[in-house]
Amino acid sequence: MAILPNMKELMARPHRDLLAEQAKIFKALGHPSRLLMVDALRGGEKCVCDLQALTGADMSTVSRHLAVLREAGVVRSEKHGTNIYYTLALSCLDTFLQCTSTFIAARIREKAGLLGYGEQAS
Amino acid sequence: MAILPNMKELMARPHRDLLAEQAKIFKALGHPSRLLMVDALRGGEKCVCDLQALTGADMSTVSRHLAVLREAGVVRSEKHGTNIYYTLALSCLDTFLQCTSTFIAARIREKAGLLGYGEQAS
DNA sequence: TTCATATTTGGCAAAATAGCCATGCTCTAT
DNA sequence: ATAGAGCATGGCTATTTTGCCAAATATGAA
Repeated sequence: MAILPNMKELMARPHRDLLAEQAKIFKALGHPSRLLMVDALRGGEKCVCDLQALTGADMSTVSRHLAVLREAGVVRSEKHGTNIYYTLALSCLDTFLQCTSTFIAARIREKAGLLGYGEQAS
Repeated sequence: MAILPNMKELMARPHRDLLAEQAKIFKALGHPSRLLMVDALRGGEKCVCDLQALTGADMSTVSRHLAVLREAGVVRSEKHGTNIYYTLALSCLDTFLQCTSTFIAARIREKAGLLGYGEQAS
C-alpha cells in the first residue's frame, strides 16, 4: 500500500489541468526550432514557407513543429488563399524571453568569471 | 533554387547557443511534476523530501526531475546538514506563470470546456 | 563503529519525440 | 478537368525521456 496517494489524487482536478496545460506550453517552447519560429512570429504573422526558410528544416518537420505549438495554444493559424499564416497567440512571451536571455547571459558571464576567462562584453 | 543551409549554418553561433539555452529552460519547465515543484519553490526553498511529498512520485524520480531543472539553471541546490534544499534561481517566472494561467483560463472559457485538442472546425 | 535518514545514480523497459520520405489534401490558375 | 503550389499526415526508425527498483553515497546519531 502506498504511503501517499500520488500527485494526481492529491491535486484537485482543475489545478491539475491548469498545470498540464501550462506544462504543455513550456514543452512546446522547449525546442530550438520551435523557439526560433515563435521568436520570429513576434515580428508579425508568417506563412509556413517563411518559417521553413528560417529554420532550414524539412517542410514536414516544420509543419509538425507548428502543430505542437498550435495544440499548446502558443500560435494560431489562418488560411489566406493558398498559404497558411501563423500568428503568435501567447501575448506575454516578450517579457519572459527577454528575462531568460538576460538570465542566461549573466550565467555565462558568471561562469566565464569563475574560469578566469577574460570575456569581453559586446 | 538552392536549398538553404539549415538553421545551424544560418545562425550566428552566440544566437544559436542562447536559443538552445532558452529552449532548455522551457523544456525543463515542460513537465507537470517539474512545474509543480518550481511553483512550490516560489514560496521559498524546499528540501527534496518536501517536493517528493508534494508530487507523490518516487524519490528517485523527483531527484531526476530536479537534476533536469538544475542543469537548465532554473533551480539551485544547497546542502544543509543531511538535507538538500532547492531554491528558485530563475527570478522572472512569476509574471509569466500568471500570464499563462490567465491565458489558459481565457481559452477554456472561450472553448466552453473543450480542453486540449480543440481545433475549431471552421 | 554501526545504523538510519536523505539524496543521487545505474540500469532497465515503456513511452514519447524528432526527422525524414512519400503521399494526401486543398486551394488557385489554366 | 488538370496541374501545381503550399501544408498536413501516415509511416518508419533513431533518439530521448520517464519512471521504477536496486544500489551507491553522504551525513548525522547512537
